[in-house]
Amino acid sequence: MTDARLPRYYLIRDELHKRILNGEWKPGELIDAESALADRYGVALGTMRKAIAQLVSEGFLERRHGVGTFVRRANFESSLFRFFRFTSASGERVVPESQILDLRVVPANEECARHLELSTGDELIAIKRLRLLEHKPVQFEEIYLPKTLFEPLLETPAESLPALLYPWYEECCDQVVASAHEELSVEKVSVEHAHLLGIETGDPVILIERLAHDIAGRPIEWRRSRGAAERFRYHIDIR
Amino acid sequence: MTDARLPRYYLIRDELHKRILNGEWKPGELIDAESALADRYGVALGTMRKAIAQLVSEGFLERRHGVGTFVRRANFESSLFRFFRFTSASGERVVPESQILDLRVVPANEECARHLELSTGDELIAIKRLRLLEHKPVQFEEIYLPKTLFEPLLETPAESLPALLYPWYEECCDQVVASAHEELSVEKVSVEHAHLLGIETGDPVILIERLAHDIAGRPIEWRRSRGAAERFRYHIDIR
DNA sequence: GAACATTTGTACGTATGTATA
DNA sequence: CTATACATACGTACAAATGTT
Repeated sequence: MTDARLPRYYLIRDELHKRILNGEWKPGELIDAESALADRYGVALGTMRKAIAQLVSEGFLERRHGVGTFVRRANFESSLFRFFRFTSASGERVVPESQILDLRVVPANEECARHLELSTGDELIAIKRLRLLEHKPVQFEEIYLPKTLFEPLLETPAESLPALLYPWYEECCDQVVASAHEELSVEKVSVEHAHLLGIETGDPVILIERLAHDIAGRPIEWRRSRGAAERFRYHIDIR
Repeated sequence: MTDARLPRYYLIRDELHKRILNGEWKPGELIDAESALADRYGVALGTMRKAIAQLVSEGFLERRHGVGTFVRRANFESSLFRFFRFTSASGERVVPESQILDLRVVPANEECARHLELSTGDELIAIKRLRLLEHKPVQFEEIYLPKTLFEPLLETPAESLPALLYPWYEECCDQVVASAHEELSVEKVSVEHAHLLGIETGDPVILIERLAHDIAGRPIEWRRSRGAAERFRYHIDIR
């Protein structure tokens, strides 16, 4: 299928990639030693190293000298959210508190269905919450999850949902967020959102729309967040 | 200096890196063949290949199969500016026209001096310009250049400055922009900027501050651009 | 078009070093 | 101290891409 007289190290990269996607090796887990894999696939050590190096550079694997090679977990440090000034008065970075406003099962509208690759009307879990810093609202979030994947979540009372959802998705629903795509734009705040965020009507807000995927690339969460643009600063290096 | 029983391939990376920074190999130029370099530095081919691979992954070099290895030129395709909807009515991407409003020599204020690593009061070339799409202003830019590096620019009449400045910096002043750092934030438009951009007072604008560096990492241009936030959309992938 | 030299790309096999449990 | 696993380094051979003759 993917053949076409491709280099061996690339074919092996695909084999290993499949084993990760199939869940044979789960995020955080140790994979076989490179020497063992080289034997197993009948190639030289250097060739196997090159296949592994590929997957490392693509972010699927992580090597630890003297220990082994591991399936990587997602790193949301580079998320745009990092660039909201989520800092306490003393200047430390801080996870904002979370206040659930609503949690219910709803039928997917056209937009959610498109993003989550479902049909309009399929059941979603819809969460609305405020994130607060020192008891002041800084962000309003709407989160949509396919009900079929997150059923166990409904047995949890809304008050006991943690501020960081992703580790909890994993623990409770066996769903691992491995990557995400975010889009950022600016809009004038609506009356409703101005009220929630405690800002003046017409002030600019940053809108971040995020689609989160599992390790196989299937969409598992669609999220829309709004925060006062004043609190936002983003930086990037170009070369 | 940088030694400490570091791997050979890393020491060689540093040697090659120095030769690039010294300008012995200039951006766009072909460097020696890897076999020649391996001989020259007295290491095996594989070791030299690894040193070169390092510099490739760091963005300093570029390999072309069957041709050779080249010093890389900067790629501004990934710039935040790309995400302004600089498109014509027919939907094609387009370089906006440029209209110079002002060009003069000024003493550096504290902010410009800090960014360009000069002293307050050192002479700068200051350019103000509008960028237009279909004759409508979309962005207002203030550009600051150290006079000592860009002296030849003063002999050019402002009207004949091209829309894309970076290739022209190179041709006219032998200054190559190799990397840049950008910061993005949102502000309410000032009366002056609202007038220039043709938007309502108080509308949000995206402010992009850019510091451009040459290949040795020396700052050579400081730029501040403002555009209507409405026209802006930015996306990012997280893994 | 064909033959050729040059240059990078792939692959093998081996030996030794270094970090970790 | 020992076993394991990744890291570095060497040297060789041939394949594939490109530009020139």
